[in-house]
Amino acid sequence: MSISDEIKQSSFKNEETKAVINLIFTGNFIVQRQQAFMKPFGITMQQFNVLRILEGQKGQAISVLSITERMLDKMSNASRLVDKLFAKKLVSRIQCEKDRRAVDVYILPAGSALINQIEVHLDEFRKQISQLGEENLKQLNELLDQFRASIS
Amino acid sequence: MSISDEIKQSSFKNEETKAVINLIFTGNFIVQRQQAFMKPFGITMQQFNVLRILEGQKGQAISVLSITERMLDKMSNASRLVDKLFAKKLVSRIQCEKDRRAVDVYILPAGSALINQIEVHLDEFRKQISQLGEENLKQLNELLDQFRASIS
DNA sequence: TTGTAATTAATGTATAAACATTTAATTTTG
DNA sequence: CAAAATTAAATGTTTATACATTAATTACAA
Repeated sequence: MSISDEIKQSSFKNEETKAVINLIFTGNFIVQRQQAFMKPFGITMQQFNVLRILEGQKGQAISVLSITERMLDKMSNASRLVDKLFAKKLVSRIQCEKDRRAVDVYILPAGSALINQIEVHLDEFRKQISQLGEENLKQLNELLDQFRASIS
Repeated sequence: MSISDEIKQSSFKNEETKAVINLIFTGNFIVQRQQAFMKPFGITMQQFNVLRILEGQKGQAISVLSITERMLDKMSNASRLVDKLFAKKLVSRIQCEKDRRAVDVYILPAGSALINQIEVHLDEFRKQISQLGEENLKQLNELLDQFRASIS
């Protein structure tokens, strides 16, 4: 379904407007799919994202600030997200000794187990996307990078 | 700045994962820019979107349900958004005579004035995007449509 | 050193989002 | 026609988001 049909708008002022709307719409679209995907596992997409960042550290600890820098949405509160994951016993945290303002966060085995479980299911999701073809996906990634660059 | 640098992730599992993350990130990116853009005018992006839908009706009324169908984010509550715009005296509404469950919403002159004022400024924003070039933008739009199609 | 600025994380708070539920009206069906 | 199902909009409620502010610690500069 083209963006025109999705939002029942027959024409757009110009290709720029269409791209902006299409990007927002497609972003929402994926977020909603992913949220629905995560729900049965009891975590939100944002929480999953933090878990993935921690998992990527290979057991090493990372500060809350570093998590923020790696997050998709810098505005959301990494501190509170870590809090949620801590309450679920998926991560642990301890005051950093070198800089006592900082808090080192690390993933617990339960967190790793959960993320791996979810990743298996996500692969099926990605398999669908791969229908697009490697070249098209590369092109899409490049255009997205260029798009952001054009604005900043 | 490439998506790798933006979220400080040196590599991705595969091109599909990268595209998903890039799309969410770019979507967030635009939403944040647009939100900041709207703020001085006292409305949110969602409210602006509803106003734009109403403006597109050329003065004709449209039901709350129809607004929902045309919205970028179907999950958000059109009823409450219309409420906000009503409180700002930018739109008006009246019970539909043919179907008294429905409520006809239409834009007021103040609403049209506001949206036109904002559109002028948005054009400057779009001018930046146009640096990408018409062909690239068309390709981006097509890839986005294909991307969603691959999932659904 | 010592006060000032900057940084890190946590917290406060108003608003919005995500759903579920409700109310009223219409449509369908037996 | 009357009961049941469906539809449209509004409302209730819990949680999350967007920011601002605070508190503690560290860095820096006079």
